[in-house]
Amino acid sequence: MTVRQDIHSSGLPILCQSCEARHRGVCGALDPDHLVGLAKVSSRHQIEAGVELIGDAEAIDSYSNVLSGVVKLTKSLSDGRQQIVGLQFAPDFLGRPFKVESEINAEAATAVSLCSFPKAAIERIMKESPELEHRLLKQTLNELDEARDWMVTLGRKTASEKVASFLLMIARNTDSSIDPAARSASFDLPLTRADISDFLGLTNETVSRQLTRLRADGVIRIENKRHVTVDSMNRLEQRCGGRRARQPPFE
Amino acid sequence: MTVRQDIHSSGLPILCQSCEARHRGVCGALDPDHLVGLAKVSSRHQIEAGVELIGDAEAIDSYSNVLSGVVKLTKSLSDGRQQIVGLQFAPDFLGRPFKVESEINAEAATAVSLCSFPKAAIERIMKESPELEHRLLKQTLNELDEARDWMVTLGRKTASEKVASFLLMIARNTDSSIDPAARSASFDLPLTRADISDFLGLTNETVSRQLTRLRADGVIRIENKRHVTVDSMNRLEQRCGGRRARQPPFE
DNA sequence: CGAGAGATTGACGGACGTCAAGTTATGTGG
DNA sequence: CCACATAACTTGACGTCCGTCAATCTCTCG
Repeated sequence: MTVRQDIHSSGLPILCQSCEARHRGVCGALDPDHLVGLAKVSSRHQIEAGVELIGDAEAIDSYSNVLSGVVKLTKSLSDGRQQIVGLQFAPDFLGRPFKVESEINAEAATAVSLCSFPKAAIERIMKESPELEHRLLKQTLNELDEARDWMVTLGRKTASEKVASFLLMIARNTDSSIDPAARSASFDLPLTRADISDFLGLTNETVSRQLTRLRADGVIRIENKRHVTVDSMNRLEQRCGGRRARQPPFE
Repeated sequence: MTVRQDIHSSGLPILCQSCEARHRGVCGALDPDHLVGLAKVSSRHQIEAGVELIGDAEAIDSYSNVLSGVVKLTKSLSDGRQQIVGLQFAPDFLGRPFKVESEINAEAATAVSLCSFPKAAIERIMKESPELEHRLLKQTLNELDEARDWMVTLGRKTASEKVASFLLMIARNTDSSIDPAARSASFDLPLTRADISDFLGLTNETVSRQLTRLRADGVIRIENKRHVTVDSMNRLEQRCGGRRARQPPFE
């Protein structure tokens, strides 16, 4: 389906006028001509939790922007062990340029809305507009930084540090993004316990135990299994196994 | 130090004529003019194992190409726990564009030779030459793929699968790159046992035990602690905890 | 030869996985 | 409205893989 648009209202496709991706996402790199051209072949989708978006070893024929919700990227071993290797929030760009086949699985972790484009359209624009590649490079570098941070978490942190780090990451990617320095936060977990364990390299039992420990220690409160309140972000951060501070100046 | 060059011999700076990075590395993206300009301000360095190249929280003022040897990228927690988050081989590009400060430590794991450029020079050329950004994007995407593969290893594999996976990765990045389908391989480990454990999220004792187990089982032979021979890559691969194969077509 | 770093091997303990039972939340149909 | 089913979650008991600590061995280099 292609969405109706009124180019005269402001030079922008109606589809894009209120779209977050046009500012913070990759579409911000496009001039009006490209945006109009792209909007003609793009389409919005509402997807419910649990639906697979990109299958492992499937051909990729489209890319998307995440407009709301959370998408989980997973990899699996042959015996069923699974690892979440990334989470994508709005307005992230979803898809792996320059590869015909995905080595990754993408699945809606929550209800998700996407704006999808044919692969060919993006790649044509990419050739004409260096600014688009520039944005993609920046996002990819950010994802690489995040992946490397999680490698530290996966390889070197204890179970309780892992769970605390996960909560901190979610808190920073949701409503508390309104105020990054907020001293408290309240949010819904976008993942089930099983998903969280796949993200942290643990079992759901261990995740559950660590959450109840955090609750017993007064670091978090939990309502309805999914809603988490953090009164003191400081206390939560202390449980994450901090990054190395600068060395003291004199040995 | 800036190396002498003879532009007349072929239009290429002498420094670059025999350089691997000019073909497979980022320099392959540059036209002769840019290459000449860059060569004027670039310099080669020989660095011995153990030297720190980029410190955590240090200002970044130069980028480099790795010409030979192996560079390890590490992150640390405040109590000293350390994780290697990436290895760079020739002809990888070393450095994090668009950030004033590194959040990562880079250290020569073996003797290394680098070709370094001032940060400003690269960034100027990047603005003029979209092809350079294109190469950087491709390398960054590859590094992201690798990082995500290691996340599976860190989060979901057993100690013996981790060690086998590590050996396989090293085998594929060294002399066996001559023949990617080779059924056997022989190479020097670029990392100490302690480094390997920091890479795999283990202790050096566990790494050592797994290596002796692989040796006892006849999968590998070890000479002089560092030199490894793999007679059957197949047998090694079987110990890596394979990736999921395609689902059987009917259910 | 001696010193020191790196590596190996063993004994032991603890953190986390496994297995299993029980609880809560949500929906479904009578 | 209640009985029931199902999925997600919690909690406990127990076992094991891997970390910790310590002794010994092997190289390399002065």
